[in-house]
Amino acid sequence: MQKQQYLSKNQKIVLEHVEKANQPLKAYSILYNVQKKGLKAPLQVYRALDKLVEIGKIHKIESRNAFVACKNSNCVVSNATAFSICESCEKVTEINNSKLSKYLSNFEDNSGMKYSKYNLEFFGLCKKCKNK
Amino acid sequence: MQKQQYLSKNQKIVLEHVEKANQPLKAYSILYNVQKKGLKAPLQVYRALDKLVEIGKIHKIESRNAFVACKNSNCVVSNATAFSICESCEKVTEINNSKLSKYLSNFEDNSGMKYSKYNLEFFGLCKKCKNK
DNA sequence: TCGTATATTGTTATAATATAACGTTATGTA
DNA sequence: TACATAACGTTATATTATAACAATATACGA
Repeated sequence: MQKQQYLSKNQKIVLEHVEKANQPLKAYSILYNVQKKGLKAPLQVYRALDKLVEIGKIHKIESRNAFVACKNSNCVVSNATAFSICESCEKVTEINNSKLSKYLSNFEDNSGMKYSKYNLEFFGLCKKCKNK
Repeated sequence: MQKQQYLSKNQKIVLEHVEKANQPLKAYSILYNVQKKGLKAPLQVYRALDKLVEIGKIHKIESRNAFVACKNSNCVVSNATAFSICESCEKVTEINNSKLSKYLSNFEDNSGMKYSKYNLEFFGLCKKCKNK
């Protein structure tokens, strides 16, 4: 069987909802909002999310257990991600910085080991919150 | 009241258990193992973990919902952490690389924003698993 | 177009992770 | 001593995620 070319019904529904949000969403919040579209159970949402994360359409913000649509057309696969997270308003932005991604993709630890994947989360105050 | 100088009873119990493990532990696994020492409820463990994370004695591996003792004497506060995670055997190692930490601590995003804190998780295969 | 493998779906139940809310006890220090 | 903060203990509950099973859909080679 060939690598999946098109998204399935549930995958489309979940992706569209997450893309509309412009901010990370919790799995159960997604569930409540797509129930009108026929997805009834957590697993239907989690399975769609798993697939979408796998193919890079969605990223998981691990420290928040939340999911956000990928804004980076380069993210064919979700294997190199970096986010900035405001600890006050919880705004999350995907960082798209080629120097950073090159640096991390080529990073070797002290033993010379390289990695196929990474996730980086920066925390601080966004501009709005800093000026309050 | 002064900043806490010594660990409380529960904090000591939890820290000792996590330090002995040499690998990340799940909160409920910690709970089961410290029950003989008097900690009966999840909250007692989570509260101790929260404090220990706050003061940098323990780090949370966000992608695994697990907790590991800090091996890095520099980690006075847990505000700049990097880990390597083997996706096969789940071995986790704290990365102690001054170039990396300098690079990330000084990182500015495209808008010139700096961050007070970060967590980086690298994924790959450890040497043992690569050679299988 | 049949057979086979894989992906996806639907469903119920349950596991695993984490916090709310309450009152009490301990500790530091003015 | 009085006050503030930190830690404790306890019960209940919220939140996040997966197991297990059966059915349906899709891709593709023979």
